[in-house]
Amino acid sequence: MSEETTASDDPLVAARMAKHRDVLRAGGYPYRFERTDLAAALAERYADLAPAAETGDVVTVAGRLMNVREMGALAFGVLQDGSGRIQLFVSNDVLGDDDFRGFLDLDSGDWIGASGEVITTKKGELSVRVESYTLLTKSLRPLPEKWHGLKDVEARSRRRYLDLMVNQHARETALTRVAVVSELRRQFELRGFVEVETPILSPQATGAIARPFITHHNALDLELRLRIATELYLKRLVVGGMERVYELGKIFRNEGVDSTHNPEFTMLEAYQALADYEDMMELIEVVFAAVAEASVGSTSITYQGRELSLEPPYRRARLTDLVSEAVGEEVSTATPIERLRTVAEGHGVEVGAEAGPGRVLFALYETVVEHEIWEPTFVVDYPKEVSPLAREHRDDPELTERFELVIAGSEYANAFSELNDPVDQLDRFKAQAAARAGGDDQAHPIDEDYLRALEYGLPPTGGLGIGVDRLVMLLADREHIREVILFPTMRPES
RNA sequence: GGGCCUGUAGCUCCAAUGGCAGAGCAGCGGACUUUUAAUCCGAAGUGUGUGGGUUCGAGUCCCACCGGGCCCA
Repeated sequence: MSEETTASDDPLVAARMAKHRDVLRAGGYPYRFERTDLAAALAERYADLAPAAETGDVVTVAGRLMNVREMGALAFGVLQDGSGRIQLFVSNDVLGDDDFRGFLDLDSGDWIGASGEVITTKKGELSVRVESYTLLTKSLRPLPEKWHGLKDVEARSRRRYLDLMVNQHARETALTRVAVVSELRRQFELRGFVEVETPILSPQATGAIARPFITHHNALDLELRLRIATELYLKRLVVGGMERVYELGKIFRNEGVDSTHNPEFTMLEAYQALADYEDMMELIEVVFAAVAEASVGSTSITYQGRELSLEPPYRRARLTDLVSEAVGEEVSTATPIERLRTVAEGHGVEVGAEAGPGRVLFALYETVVEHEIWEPTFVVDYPKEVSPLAREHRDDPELTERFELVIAGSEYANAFSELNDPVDQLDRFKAQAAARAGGDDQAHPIDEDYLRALEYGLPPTGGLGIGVDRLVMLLADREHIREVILFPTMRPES
């Protein structure tokens, strides 16, 4: 252990370090410990115990000692384990002078195990009356302040272990995320989807429009990119006959960090053969409702102080209708581009010179519509120009059968009837390539092998992508993505 | 990338106009056999993100750098 990592120049650390050395000299710490009960289990089992009760039941608990209240020949400890907290009732009468003094010599933050009878105190607090205890691991650093805890956003993010240790909210959010991810998997498995893993490293990052991270493979002397989506690989699997597949994993996009973006984030993509985007809407509705129930116990939630219902069915509205309503005049992909540009400028929306009607409409939508939507809404039928992987709309060749699910002003899912015509797909790729040549670096590259896969035949397929971090934010009621990612991307400390 | 804000003790926070850097919690000593942020008494201790500059004197003003936050593109 180096001086740097143990900060032994700090007197608080030095004192704990001295005790630590004493333990080592006296034979060291145990390698394992047999616990009989978790704090939460005891709280549940003895919920109805009257004050000053003795149960005769002896249990062994273990966890981190968060606080000790000393009271003469008595002491009260607060033990926190993975499930919650339980009080330790410690008395000189029970332990004897040496062990009692030893207990008082423990520091907050120490990991201990303790055995004794389950009792309640005169005030009714469920406690373990300690008959014996073991120091499992010494905490060499002092805990953050017991009342105010750890508040500094930077410290909470960098040292999440401390955040989790002392902030109940941090633990709840982390567990909400666990519940969301777990229920997502369960819901898709339930419907016959199988979870697969596709490459994170590949020469070309495809399936979305985003700047990738670039890395290098030494042995192959090959420039590789981290995936920005799983889409094209998953659809290859559907071509291969895996008719219902999904992947839940990290996606990497080389973009800035703000309240809704982290360079690495978690996305779920699913593809279902023989389905279209209507099926995807129904699927997403039931999955979102189930995930809400499983993680927060209800489809009625409060987000940022406002009520919101995730109970299906969700409203469905065409993108062009929403834009028309917002700008006060009828607009569509058939509206002359000059007129659309005028409308866009009137709303302060800037669009590049290469943008066609679809792009302008989409930009307008993002600026004037999306943030105004509160209740879950499927915004359907996106312009073909901004949807290079979505299948042409069965009723309108300028649109695609694509939708996004918008809740509380943000996008939570993106889905479409998948484009399965290799010729059309090639044309779309070419259009993207042209846009790219025209200076648009936000264009999709051509993926030759994917086209080849399509040539073998992708059945009619519905596909969807769900932003898992955003969904957790919504359900955990957190307004910043760093709060739902245990270790958000940050610059190095020094 | 631009603008604004921010960094003070292990943690949470004060410090008019530039004038001896403080408190609470934690820690240490003591009292207390049912506490719940225990309470009470006592003593002590440690710190201005980093590097420059202005000044008799800088936590405070200036510059650069590092970290963080918010807003904007």
